[in-house]
This record gives sequence, structure tokens and C-alpha cells, in this order.
Amino acid sequence: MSPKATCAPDDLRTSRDAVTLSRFPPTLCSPVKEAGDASGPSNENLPLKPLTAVGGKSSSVKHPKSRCEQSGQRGRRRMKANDRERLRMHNLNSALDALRSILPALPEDAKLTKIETLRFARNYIWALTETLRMADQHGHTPDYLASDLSSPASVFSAEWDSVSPAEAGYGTTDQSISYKSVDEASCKLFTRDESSAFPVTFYFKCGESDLRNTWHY
DNA sequence: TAGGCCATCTGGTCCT
DNA sequence: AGGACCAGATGGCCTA
Repeated sequence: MSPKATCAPDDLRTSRDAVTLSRFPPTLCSPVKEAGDASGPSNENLPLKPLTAVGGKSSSVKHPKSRCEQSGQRGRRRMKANDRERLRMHNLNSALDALRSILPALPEDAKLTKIETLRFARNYIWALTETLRMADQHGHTPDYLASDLSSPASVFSAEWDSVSPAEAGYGTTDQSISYKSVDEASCKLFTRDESSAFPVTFYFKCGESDLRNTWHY
């Protein structure tokens, strides 16, 4: 984006020290009403974390006079902007949590980081798409999965378990996940149909590498 | 203790 | 004018 400006007005100029000294819990500088007003229509049930020290998670920092305490329109605008930004990031984190929830479950205490979640999701979607493609090649694509294979977004993992064998007319398609580490996991997809091309095991990666260059089964 | 991750503040830019 | 989005900066927490 744009380079940072270095010519802010004196009253708002941000030296490192100034920024540091300005950080303290929003509760101390943001009227409750304003924090609520900053929310959009979908924020009421957003579980806001306890307000913490600015720039950190502890409340043990001192709270010297900061920009937040400035009076005047500019200070109020900045406070409202901070509230909106905080809310925006909370919404972003909620979306990431929702994404984590539909990815194969991780072992306890192995929550994916943000970047790992995005990379894992990308590779997982790709692997599922490959699975469908292979099943299609072997003539084992149930109707309910025979959607447009070029559109991975139309495939939801929940669907694997959502149709009974009788409904689908095929062996049950299922998956089991095992993790070698947070960075690498294998996903075994199989059916009970003996003649099927399954089981197939995909190796997922959460790291930087492109799954399409490294995957195997 | 260093490094990774995270939440938050902040100012700039773009859009409505 | 105000809101959304973005990236830089900063400090706290956690772990190897």
C-alpha cells in the first residue's frame, strides 16, 4: 500500500515512544456507548474478549495520558475508528474460526495459526477436488457429489457423511484424518465398495509448499 | 532468551 | 465526511 507518512501534525505525530505511551485499555478511553455504536448489525453476539492492555494482553501497564484522552472531534473520531477496527478484526477472527471448524479436526491443543488455517484450507479443498476427480474417473461418483468438479467451493466436507449408502446407491464414503504434525497430516478416504479405487490417502501440508507440487496418494 | 503469534492502535488511502 | 481496508508498529504471552 502507501508508504507511511512521516509528516503528521505535531499533535498526532507518532514516534515509537508516543505510540507506546498511548496504549492502554480501550475501556479507559472509549465510552461504552461508543464501542457499542461502532458495531455493525452483526456484532451483538460477537464474544468480545476482555479488553486488555493496548498492544498486549495484560492490563498491568501504566496508562499515561494518551491520544485517546484528547478532547475534541479528532480524538473522538480516532476512538471510533479504533472501535471499528477492533470489531473488524474480531469479525475476521470469527471467520477464521468458522473455517477451522469445518477443516478436519486437529488433535487437542493443536489449533492452527491463521496462516496455517488458510494454507490448510486451500490444500484440503484441492485434495477433496482431486478425490472427486478420481472417483469420477473410476465411475464411483455418487450423484450427490457429481457436481461441477471445476468448482471446489461447491463441495462441503460434511456431505461425505450426510448421505446413507442406500440413498447414494454406493458404498459409504468416509474419511479419517491422522496427523504427523501440525504441519503435515494425512487424510484417508475410502469406501466399503471393494471394487472402488479407494482407499486413497492424501497428505496435506499446512506449510508454505504448494500441495499440488508435493501431494501423493 | 529469542522468535513466533497475536491483539491493538494508528495514519494513509480509497470508496460511498 | 465518514467508514472500510490496509500495513506498520508495538508490547504481551508462550514455547523451544
